[in-house]
Amino acid sequence: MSAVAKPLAKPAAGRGASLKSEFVAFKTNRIVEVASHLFYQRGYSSCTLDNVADNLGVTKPFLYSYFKNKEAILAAICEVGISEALTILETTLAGEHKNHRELLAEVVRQVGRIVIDRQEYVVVYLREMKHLSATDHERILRLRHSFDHQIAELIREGIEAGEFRQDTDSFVAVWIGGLISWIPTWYSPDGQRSAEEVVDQLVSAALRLAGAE
Amino acid sequence: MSAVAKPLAKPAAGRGASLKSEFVAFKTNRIVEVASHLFYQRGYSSCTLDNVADNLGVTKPFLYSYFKNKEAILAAICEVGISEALTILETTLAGEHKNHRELLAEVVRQVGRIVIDRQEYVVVYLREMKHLSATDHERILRLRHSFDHQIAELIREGIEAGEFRQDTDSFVAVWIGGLISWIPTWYSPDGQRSAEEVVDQLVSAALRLAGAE
DNA sequence: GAAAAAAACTACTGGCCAGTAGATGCGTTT
DNA sequence: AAACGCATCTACTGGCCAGTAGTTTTTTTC
Repeated sequence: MSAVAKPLAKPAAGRGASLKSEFVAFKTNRIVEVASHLFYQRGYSSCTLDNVADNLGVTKPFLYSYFKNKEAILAAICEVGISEALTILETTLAGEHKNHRELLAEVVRQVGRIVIDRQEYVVVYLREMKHLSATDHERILRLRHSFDHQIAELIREGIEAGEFRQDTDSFVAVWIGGLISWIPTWYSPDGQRSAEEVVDQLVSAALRLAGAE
Repeated sequence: MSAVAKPLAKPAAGRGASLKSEFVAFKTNRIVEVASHLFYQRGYSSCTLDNVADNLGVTKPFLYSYFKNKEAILAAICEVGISEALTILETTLAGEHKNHRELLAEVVRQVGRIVIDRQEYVVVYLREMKHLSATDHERILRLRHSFDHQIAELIREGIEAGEFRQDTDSFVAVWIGGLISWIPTWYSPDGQRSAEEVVDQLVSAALRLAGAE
């Protein structure tokens, strides 16, 4: 991985955001980035903040200038893991589409891409969420429920519109969520399959599950 | 959960297995059972052996009479998580079947049942496997690969026999594995859905993925 | 029922690690 | 160039926990 890959947030342009606050955002992002990678590899509980600091070329107290404690870093990672997927879902739902079949395909494609792109964040989010404080845990869970609910709604409308098989159950939304969440546990960027190939197959599988193919 | 549920291994009958070795097996199983539950709830790394001992009503050194160290307990849990699924898969494959469609349905049904039955073991296995020593890790991974391979082979034969859609890709085996592994992350024995209902839906989803419905 | 063997316990240690107090350096202002 | 303020560091602590040494309790054997 390059030293500074895929910034999580674009620097806010000009007015309002001072150069200084951009620096702070940059450093915060780098901490989340490195922590995400290490938590992904070695697990949240068995990874120390000294490890994270070492990988950043700084010392542990540095981290405490940007995060309240270890758990706050995890919360930031989980936030990325779910909220990027949720955002792209809502953007796609709000966009143009011919019919429910095309919409489902596009939603699954976009979300699949994000999940592959943010693989490590997604894995950490799914695996380590339970280590969050009650408050953070609830906040993240609400985002997840919103995501699941909107997918379920899309399926329901597609059935109603007669575009998906009538015997398609509300379970299908769960299975599609499963397909998506399952990707990061076996897909590797260094593997044989290209990301686009995986996403194509994912879309095809989701349409089969919905009985829309 | 009852105090002593679902023994992992039947006591070997009579000859060969002394009463004493049955006691040892019983206690070993209880340790694995309780550890599995705690590792499932709180994660392997953040769960102490004192916790495990407390829950068993014994003290920590007791555990060291039955396991070399903490990691050996994890290895035993992972072993259950994958090998029971593998065993039922092979038993089912070896049995009678009308055609590939029926065989796939039966395999998915049987494995699905085991995964629900051994939910906590499966979750711990999937989530914590990387904390195993290199030797144990490889052994468990071999079992997993054997599992995946046999599912893939079943799909391939079904396509060849013309029972599954011809454009079905080898990916489908991965997706079916995903559906199965995904169950324990959302299914709860105390929830609304009965285990049999979930398994029925799982079978139906797997057949759709294979294009056999 | 005494002696031997086995099983489980009490009590400890050495290392690790999240989090902190206070020092140090470094850029900016005047 | 002195003084200020901010960013980061050095150095530490208190608690936790895997693993162990050696003792006590229970069971078995004769």
